[in-house]
This record gives sequence, structure tokens and C-alpha cells, in this order.
Amino acid sequence: MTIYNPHNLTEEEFLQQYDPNAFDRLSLSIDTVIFSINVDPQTINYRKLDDQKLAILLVKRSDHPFLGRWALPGGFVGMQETLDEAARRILQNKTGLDDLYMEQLYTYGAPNRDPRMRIISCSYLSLIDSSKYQLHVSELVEDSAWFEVELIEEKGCLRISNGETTFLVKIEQKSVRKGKQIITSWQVAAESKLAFDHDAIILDGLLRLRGKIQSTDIVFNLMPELFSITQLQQIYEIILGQKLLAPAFRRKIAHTIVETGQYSQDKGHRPSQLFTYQQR
Amino acid sequence: MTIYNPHNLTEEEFLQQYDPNAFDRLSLSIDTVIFSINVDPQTINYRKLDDQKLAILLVKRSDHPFLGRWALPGGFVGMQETLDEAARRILQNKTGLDDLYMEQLYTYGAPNRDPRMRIISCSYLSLIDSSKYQLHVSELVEDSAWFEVELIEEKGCLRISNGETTFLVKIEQKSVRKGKQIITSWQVAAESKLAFDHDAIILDGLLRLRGKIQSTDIVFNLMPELFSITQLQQIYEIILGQKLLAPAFRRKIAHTIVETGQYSQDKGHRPSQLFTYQQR
DNA sequence: CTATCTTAATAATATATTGTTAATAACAAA
DNA sequence: TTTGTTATTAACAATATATTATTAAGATAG
Repeated sequence: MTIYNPHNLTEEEFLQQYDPNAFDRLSLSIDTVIFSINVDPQTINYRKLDDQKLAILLVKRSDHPFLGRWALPGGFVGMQETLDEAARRILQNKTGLDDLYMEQLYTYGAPNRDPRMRIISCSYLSLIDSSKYQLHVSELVEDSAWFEVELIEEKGCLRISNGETTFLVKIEQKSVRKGKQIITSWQVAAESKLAFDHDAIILDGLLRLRGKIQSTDIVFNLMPELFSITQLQQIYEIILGQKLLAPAFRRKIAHTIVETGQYSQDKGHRPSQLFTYQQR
Repeated sequence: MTIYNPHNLTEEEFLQQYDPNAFDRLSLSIDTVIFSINVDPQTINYRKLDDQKLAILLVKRSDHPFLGRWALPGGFVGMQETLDEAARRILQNKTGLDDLYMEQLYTYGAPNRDPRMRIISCSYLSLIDSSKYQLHVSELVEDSAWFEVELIEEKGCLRISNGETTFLVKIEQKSVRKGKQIITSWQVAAESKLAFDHDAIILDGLLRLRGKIQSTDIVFNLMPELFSITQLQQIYEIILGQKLLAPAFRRKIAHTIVETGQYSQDKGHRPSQLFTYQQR
């Protein structure tokens, strides 16, 4: 009987005798949190801007587990794909769009998050601009739908609704000690009727979006080519969950946009100039 | 011959007949980027503060693949563990510490990142304060060592060195189109002598740290209980890679620290007051 | 013991950024 | 023409920032 000594093997020899079942194996899926802005077709001409809502794309599950429940669009990662490629493939499948804003969000791996077996979910955050929301809400795969999402802090709830179906996800602010700090953040507090842990993923996606619009330009991935400053401000207000003052807001975003000379039409008040995004 | 119809099955029945090999299976590992502050034992009394460096903990691989190369501390995720639990276990193993700051960093899944088989790596960022750096550098497992890390932008290189061994990781600023934006960030440009893709993980960890010290209090997880403002400022300068002006810095961090009335000793100049972190 | 070196800490000033209120502009509809 | 409504800018106050200069408090060399 010999004792295993790695130095008696070349790396090539090692790889030839390697048993892929030496360590536990599991499956890896991608779930995508796709945000857009729900512009009511009735009010598409910006007559009632207050009707703008943050929207998320969900699909109704057509197989076990969680048959018939609403879930995030997702799928398994192919053996020859990178994670980004898999996410892009799923986005292309569900939306028909290939050049979306996309970033890795978080990886979820609780042992029992999937009743079939140990399945890890790597989630992605993606943004679609509201003009394409209009286009693709009709072309969508059967059993896909945009749901409005709203984080209502004072009620401790995340409201997800498409008119027919409404999910009220109970949430709470949890404080966790991390080293020398106490970090407080919103967490899902009770099981909802969504599939898997997708309620938690949606919440994390919304919080990531909230964090990032303050320090980056990602909002413009939600905006159409032309937009008014008020429209843009309302998107910020929806995502941040608070009202902003117009003059301060204008100053802050002034650097990121340019005038087009075009104006909105057919309002009962002074028309607003339309701007477009310009990266510096 | 019957066509599969999920509605003919209850979820329980489905789970009983579920084939866990229906989808590709792979392994999941955790790799931890552990930062600390390297205080030279010779200068522990703050005589030469300029000797402070950002440090990272690496282990020398004792098995194939990449036998003998330096790598991030890591391990496979057990079947009954959450990802956080696995990361905490690995941190406890390597450092003997149980209450470290820790956050999930990013998940790496390129198909050939591991020569054995498809292994996904979920990485974690962790911070150890410099007083424990002193303590544990001696207690460390054999073949573990602290390496200084420095991102030298003007040379396009990430320098990782423990005195004996030095890795110069070539990096470049890459621009990628993400939706309507062009996002520019540092990427590893050429293979280094570190194991796996760990050079890229270290770079991402450093960039995450750089981003987060500007908007959060995580630096204090790198600081000892008592520290002078100049010391703190130098940590910021190391991580951000740029000099800061003292009065502005003092004002900015004033809210996060409190006076202790204690002063540093044995300097050739006015002693500095020692402060401590206080979360608000 | 005094002058000098060194870093700590704050004062003082200019400049820039924000928050807020108020005024004016431009349209539709009454 | 007046009124309602939203857009846009002006004006000012309040804060915050960057920068320079000054003072403080020790060690050390002579």
C-alpha cells in the first residue's frame, strides 16, 4: 500500500486519473431580474407621467417544481458556456434583445432552495428601456408578463403586481454583524407565492438598482432615446422610493444629458424639452 | 407511447422520479480574498507609518493542479452548507478567526478555469484588522503567507509580493459596451504565475474594496482598535492609490470616529491622538 | 536649555455644491 | 382673458469642499 504523494505525478497524469465525483456535484442555473419602465399604453404620450412604474419580467412555470407559479426567467448553464454567455442567451430567448445592460447580481446557494436537488443560482440584473417594453410586451413568449414592482418601506412590503395577480412579499430590516460593523438591510421575512427564492432575488435586484443609480449612469438603460427631465426624475423617485426637488435634480444630472431642441406635445401646460443621454 | 405532461404528476411524484443527471453537473468551490494591513514588526510603534502596506493571504498549493503555485485560500462547498457557511468555515480554517468581515464578491465560471473539470468559484472578500495580522502571521498553516498587494496604474500592473516571491500581474483598462453605456475597468491582460484565475479574483477584490471604502465604513475592519487619523488616511491612500489632503480627510471621516484621549508614543514629533471607530 | 526638525491638528479663506423658495414661461382648457 | 398645470430658471441660504497657512507638541542635536 502506497501513500498518495502528488509529487510522484505530473499534472497531466493527475488529470488523467482524476475522478470528477471526488467532490460533490451540483447544478448551476442562471436567473435574470429584468427591469423596465411600465408606460401605460393609454398614457404613452406622457400625459400622465405619474403612471410610470418600475416593471419586472416574470414567467409562469410550465413544469414541476412550482408548476404554475410565477418565476424569474432562467435556465441551466451549458457545459461550454461562460456565466455571462448563459445569461445573455436567456435574455435573448425571453426578450428577443441582444444588447441589453446586464451585470452579475449575486449567487444563491442555500442547500434546499430547490426541491429537486442542490441547484445553485447565479443571478443577473438586466435593464430594458421603456420603448422596448412597449414593443416586446406583445411579442413575449406565452405565460410571460411584466409585473409592477414597488418597495413600500413603511408597510414593510414588496408589491409585485400585473393587475390580475398580486404578490405582497413581506420584508423587514435585518441587522447583521459583519466584523466591526452592524449592517442593516431589507430581507424577505415570510414565504411568498413566487417560485423558489425568487422573491429574495427580486428584492436584492431592486436594492442593487437603487444603489447603483446614485453613483452610475445605469438609469439611462431604462430610458427611451428621448425623455424629459421630469420623466427621468420620476424614474429616480420610483427606484429610490422618495421625492426629489426639481432644481437640485436638474443640476445633478445636467452633466449626463444633452438638449435636443425637441419638445413634448399635446399637454395642458408648458411643454418640456426632450433630452438624450450622453456619456462623458 | 405517452407524451410527458407535468399536470399528470403531483410535485411529490415529480420529485420522486427526478433524475439528478438530467442537467449537467459541476462542482462549486469558494475562494476567499483576505485583506489585511501589513505592519512591519520593526515599525509596529508607528515610527515609520509609510511602511504600511495592503496585504493579502495566499496559500501554496500542495496538490495538483497548479502544484506548488500560490493560490487564494479556498475549498469545496459541502452539500449541507450555505455559501456563506462554507466561506466562514474556510476563513476559520485558515485564520483561526470566526467573526471576520465577509461579503460575497463575484462568481467565476469560465468553462476551462479549472483543468480538472467544470468548477465554478464563488469568491468572497474578507478583511482582518492589522492587530490580528501580527498575531496570526506566526500561527498560520504551513505554506501560507501574507503578500503585499499594490495596484500600480501608471505601470499597468498589479504587484503581489512577499519579499521572496513577486508576481507582476499585467493589467489593462478595458472598455465594454453594456447596453447604452461604455464601462471601463481594469482587467488582467496576461497570464500570471498564480494558480487558476486567482489573479483576476484578487484584482476584482481590490477594486471592490476601493469602491466600498468611499461609500461605507468597511475600512475599520482593517484598522486596529486604536489608530491615529494619519494612519487611517494612509490606508485610504494605499487602497485608493492616490494622495489625500489631510484637512479634507479629517472632516470626511470625523463622523465615524471618536477621540479616546490616548496618544501615540515615542515619536520625533507631536504625538497623534488615537481614535476608535464608532458606527452611527 | 535652546534651536531645529518633524508631524499633528486646526484656523482661515476661497470655491463649489446643495437645499429651498420664489418667480417666470408656456401651453390647454374654461 | 383668465385659470390650471407643469417646466424651467433665478436667487439666495446653507453646507460642504479644497487649499493654504498657522500653531502645537514632541524628540533630538548642539
